Amino acid sequence: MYIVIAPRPAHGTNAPEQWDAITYVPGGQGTERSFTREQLPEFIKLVMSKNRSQIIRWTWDHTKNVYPMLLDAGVSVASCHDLFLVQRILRTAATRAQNKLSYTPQVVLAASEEPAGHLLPSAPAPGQDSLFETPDENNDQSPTARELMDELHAQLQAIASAPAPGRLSLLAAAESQGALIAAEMKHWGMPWNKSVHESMLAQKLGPRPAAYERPYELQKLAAVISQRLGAPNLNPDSPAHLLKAMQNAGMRVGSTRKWELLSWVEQAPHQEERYRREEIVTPILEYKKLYRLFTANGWAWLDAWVHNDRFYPAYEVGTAATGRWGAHGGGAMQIPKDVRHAVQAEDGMRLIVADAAQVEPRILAAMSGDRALAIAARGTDLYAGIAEIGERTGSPLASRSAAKIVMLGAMYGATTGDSGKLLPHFRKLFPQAMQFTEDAAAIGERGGQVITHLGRTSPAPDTAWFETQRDVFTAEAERRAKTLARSQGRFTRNFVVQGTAAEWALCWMGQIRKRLRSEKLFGFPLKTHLVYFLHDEVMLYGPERETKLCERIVKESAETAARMLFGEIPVDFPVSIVVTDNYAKAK
DNA sequence: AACAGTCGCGCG
DNA sequence: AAAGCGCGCGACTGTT
Repeated sequence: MYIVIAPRPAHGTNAPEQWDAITYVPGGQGTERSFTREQLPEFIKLVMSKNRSQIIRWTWDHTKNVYPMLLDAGVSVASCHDLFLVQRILRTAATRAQNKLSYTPQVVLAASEEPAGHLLPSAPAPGQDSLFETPDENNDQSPTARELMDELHAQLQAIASAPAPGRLSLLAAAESQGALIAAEMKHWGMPWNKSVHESMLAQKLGPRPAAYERPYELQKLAAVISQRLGAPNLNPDSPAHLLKAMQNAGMRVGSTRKWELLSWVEQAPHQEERYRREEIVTPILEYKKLYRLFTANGWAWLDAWVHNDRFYPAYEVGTAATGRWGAHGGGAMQIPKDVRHAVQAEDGMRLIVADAAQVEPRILAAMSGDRALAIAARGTDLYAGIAEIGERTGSPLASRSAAKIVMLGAMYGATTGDSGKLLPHFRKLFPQAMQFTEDAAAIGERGGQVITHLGRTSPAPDTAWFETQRDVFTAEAERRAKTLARSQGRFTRNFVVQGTAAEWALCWMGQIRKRLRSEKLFGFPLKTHLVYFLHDEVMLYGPERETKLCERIVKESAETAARMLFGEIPVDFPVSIVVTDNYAKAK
């Protein structure tokens, strides 16, 4: 059962905000009701308690426009249909001719911008969510419940007419469930010990500097670099200045990149020269590291993103072309390893950090049906599994490191280097897996679109791309066209695997959430929540007494997710779990 | 002064 | 150790 809810367009300025709810039963009669915003959470609670046995999909324009308000009012829903997110999936899917999927959006659903203040209120008052206080000047008319109902209808019809409706509707449900999870993660936040973070900053950078000033330790390093390069007043923050100064000092490097500086040191003709090079490169690299900490996760970041010892990750569900999540503001998905010390559990609480091992190669094994790769994927270390097979068959892929390099090369489309050279041996051992990725690449090189297991479609190249392929009048133009074609091929090659891995992860988290909501410990509902997500890793936070049960839930959900996608297949999806009081200890 | 492009680095 | 894929962000830089 679907219940569509939407705010009614306001006419009078002082009238209380009205919301409409329309019940949708396929083939049945829709019933319509109206509420003030204050009544809405109670209505939702009531409907859910009256219909415990059936799934109610709360349907709205976009989860992040509606759900935060409900969470603030203490209501969380089991399931939803996010029209915006599903619309985006269907729109792209309909651009691929082979899908033969007709879909015309009934309404334009614009993702609302974050409110201008963008910081979470330090003490969000129930019913006073800032999302609803920002006037929508740019987008004055949000769709009515009736319009959303039409859109839902169009989406459900499109899904039903798709080549694999079961898979696509699973994707719609998983994506929507992901939106609920993302909103909840932002609502609850993850524990972030501000004083741990601050003392780390003080220890590495010195005391907090005045605005627009360099911290003491950075200033000291800048002086050392300046002196050793013989470049007074050098500003190491500017790659251009730094590069010039390095070249003036006789360093034969083409950029200031870390790996290039390191390889320059490696190439020293003798030990004495090596020491000389290290003497200048070491402070430069140290400066870069600390500079990064200062600008990306320093005091300003703490001020902006951490309140009441909580960090509120701002996720964007499915914003990567492959369906992976992105993060907007706060860098939720780029928390450096060094900074994770600040993620500290409070008394009696535990972090459960779960990492799914080598998801993408396992997805490749499942999608391609490659039996040898499925055998390698048994157990917890797929790369070791490959090396074992390599050893037994006298292949050069007999070491774990070679196996890992060639595996990534096969999925990313490597052509040169160690990885490229080993690919023929990979093909010999895992012909079906290799064929699968090469087929995906070939489609991309022609300008075609590929799909994930559940039916997310890759975007087509733009018209400029096709023009470049068509207008190959010179050798130079032909070379350029080939380069672009190969690049598109690498994209589609990776898309199917990365995109399906993202679907697996959505199902994994969705299953975890479902069980956290429904299971009980000694008769009490669980207090543990999902608080963080990073592509193939999730973090749960809750009372210590619940960790045993939650560990089992996380592990079993990984296998459930695999079965939701692929049915009964002989590919394992093992998860490594660390229960800890500190995120930095998890890896 | 505002904007887009590039660099370099953080994460998977 | 990068390479081969997917991202976001902050700072600098050149252009308008």
